[in-house]
Amino acid sequence: MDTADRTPTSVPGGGRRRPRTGTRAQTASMADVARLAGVSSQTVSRVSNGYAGVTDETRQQVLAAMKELGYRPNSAARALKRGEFRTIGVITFSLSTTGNVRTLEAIANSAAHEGYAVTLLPVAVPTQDEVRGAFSRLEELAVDAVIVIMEVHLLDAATIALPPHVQVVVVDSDAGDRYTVVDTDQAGGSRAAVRHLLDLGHTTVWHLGGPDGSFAAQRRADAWHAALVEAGRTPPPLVRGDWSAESGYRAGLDLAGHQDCTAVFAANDQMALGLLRALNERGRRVPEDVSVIGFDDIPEAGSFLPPLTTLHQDFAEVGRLCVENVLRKMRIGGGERGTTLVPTRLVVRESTAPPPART
Amino acid sequence: MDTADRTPTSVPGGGRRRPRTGTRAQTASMADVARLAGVSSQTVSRVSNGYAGVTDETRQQVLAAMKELGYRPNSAARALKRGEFRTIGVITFSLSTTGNVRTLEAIANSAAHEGYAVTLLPVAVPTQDEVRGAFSRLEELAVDAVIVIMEVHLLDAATIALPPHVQVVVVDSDAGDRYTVVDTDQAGGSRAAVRHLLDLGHTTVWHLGGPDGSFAAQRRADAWHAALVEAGRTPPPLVRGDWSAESGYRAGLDLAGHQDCTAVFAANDQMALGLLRALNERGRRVPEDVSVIGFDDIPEAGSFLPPLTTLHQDFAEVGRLCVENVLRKMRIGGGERGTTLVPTRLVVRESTAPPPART
DNA sequence: AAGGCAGATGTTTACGTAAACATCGCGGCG
DNA sequence: CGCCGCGATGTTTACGTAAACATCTGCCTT
Repeated sequence: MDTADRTPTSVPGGGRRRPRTGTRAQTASMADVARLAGVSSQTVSRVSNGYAGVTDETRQQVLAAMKELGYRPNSAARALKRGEFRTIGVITFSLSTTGNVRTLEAIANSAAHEGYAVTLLPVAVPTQDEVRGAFSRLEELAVDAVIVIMEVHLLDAATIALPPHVQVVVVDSDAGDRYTVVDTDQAGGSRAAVRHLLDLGHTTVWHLGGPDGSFAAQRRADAWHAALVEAGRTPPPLVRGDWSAESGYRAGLDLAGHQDCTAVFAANDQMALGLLRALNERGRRVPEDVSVIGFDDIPEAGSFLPPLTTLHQDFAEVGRLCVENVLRKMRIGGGERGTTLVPTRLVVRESTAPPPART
Repeated sequence: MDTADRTPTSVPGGGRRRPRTGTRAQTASMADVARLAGVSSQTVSRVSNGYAGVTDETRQQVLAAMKELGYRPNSAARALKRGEFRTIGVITFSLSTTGNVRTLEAIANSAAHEGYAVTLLPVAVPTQDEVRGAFSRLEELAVDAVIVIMEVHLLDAATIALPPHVQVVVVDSDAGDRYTVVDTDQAGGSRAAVRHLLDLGHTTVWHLGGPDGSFAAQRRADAWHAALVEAGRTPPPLVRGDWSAESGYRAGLDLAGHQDCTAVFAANDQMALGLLRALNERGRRVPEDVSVIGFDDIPEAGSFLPPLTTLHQDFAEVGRLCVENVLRKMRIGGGERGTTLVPTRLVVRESTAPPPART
């Protein structure tokens, strides 16, 4: 029953065709294009997908018809037919940390390169409820795979209702035994930081760590501690911040009071920034009196006062590996596990120097 | 023809059902749930969508069956049927600027709140080809609306092939006559910056502007110029950076040479950071010798040396308005135009002070 | 010259969902 | 007592695409 054989006037209300409930206005379908081009819709499909076996002449006609009607394939129908969405979901906490953002960006770029779109699932507040909410939204979402930029204990806390058969890759975590994990080599970087300062002649190295409950912070602190012990040094007490520059400032005011503190390894560049301010305020010169080293190498690090020696994280590589891993897992359908570590690189600038001569 | 009346052994190859080409494993469909619950698939649909008119008993049976089979609705089929994806596409340049990231984050949160997902369309390099590429990817994408975080001249440069009937909202642009635009009140903020410095007693204000070709930079520079002229002051020559701290440093080395320069308005906080470093290096004290004001109020601004006076941008509000506008446009199907400006707020910290007494 | 084969195109069908319409049973009311 | 109406549920159909299969044309091979 074709609508064409009904006279238009028989439908006074008008617009009877395509009684969409949605908000999108009518668009041309393959059938429309086929009708205009005088071919079957299957031929339109072939042209649309660039298949061989279509005469150049026919192809031109179809393309012309497509253009005239402004045809664009309906991706919902496509996804339904093909059984895949060509979309990767990325679930992450607030994009307030440099690392998450850079990783996300790299993921988006890599995904685009592979022909995949990226759907962003933000979790406003890192509470269990919020995380669970994001995952339940995810359940209804049109994604073929998921990349989680989140510490795994929060992942665990939420009774995860991950859609079955959707592959997951996790960043920033140490759960390689349960998930596929991609992460920066936090331990290696931290050891390099400590070694750099010891090599300069410092007796020991203080650590301005990240917040309690953060695995990244934990691993950096552990590695710092281990590196000192291995070198036969006594680790000073751990000082904690919350990643923010402000917390680094507060911790710095405290550290400035310790005259025996000549070298500080801050767990990220923002806290190092606050630390620099506190030391400056208290008249402790960097690097003459105190050496400071950061972690991340944010773009601004080279413009701190003084320019910050820090450990460069290759977030682009992390993001790329996430996409690569998750797509491979999709293809082999695989419960692959294990952790891929991306090395850091020490960037020496002007905030580290040998300790002041003993007086 | 139901598959149920064919004996399983008649298909030796196995797996004949669901010969998916895609990568997703088989999931239960409504029909499967219906069969198990002993109802029709339409009843399953009603339960799935929370419609009334289903006995509580039936509902429970269906829910049990759903749970047993791990049913989750197929969003592709849903989108196809409903004619909408409940997804907003966000197209943006590299997420290296604070503003873009914060705006994106706010968009994602607002969209989630409205039940919409956000698909990210990154444009690696701001060349015409890249932008065009992103838009052509967009064409095939399952989105109901698009938010563009990009300067409009790049939008124009790309021969935009926006899907018809997909609503667009643009951020960071002055094309209110052609698009729906949401932006920070760049001009108002810049005037406030200049006024703040003049009120402190400075004779004039220098401007460390953003790169040539950026509308945001242009508008900030124009407003700076206009505010000075209105106040009867002579605008010094414009100095340009490229938004990076490094460029601010380079420009700062130059500015430090001008002894008559007592106040600088930097077009963003990163450049202000570089400027602070340059001034410090050249022995020009901030704020005693030179006052510096930034723009953006990035989280670290309060930890600069000295803490930076700057103009706070409310990116969260910008993002929220983007979503609100684009959804409204979708609903009214509307070619609405015009610009919505979000005001800035002056945050006075310690980098500005009255000029040094004339000697 | 006949058979066949390959390439071009058309036809059928299914993907999973949900609107529209059909049916069924039961209680209330005239 | 019978009919109407309504609530609960089932059946049909369409959304747009693309795989699988069917058909048709014409040229090449023997």
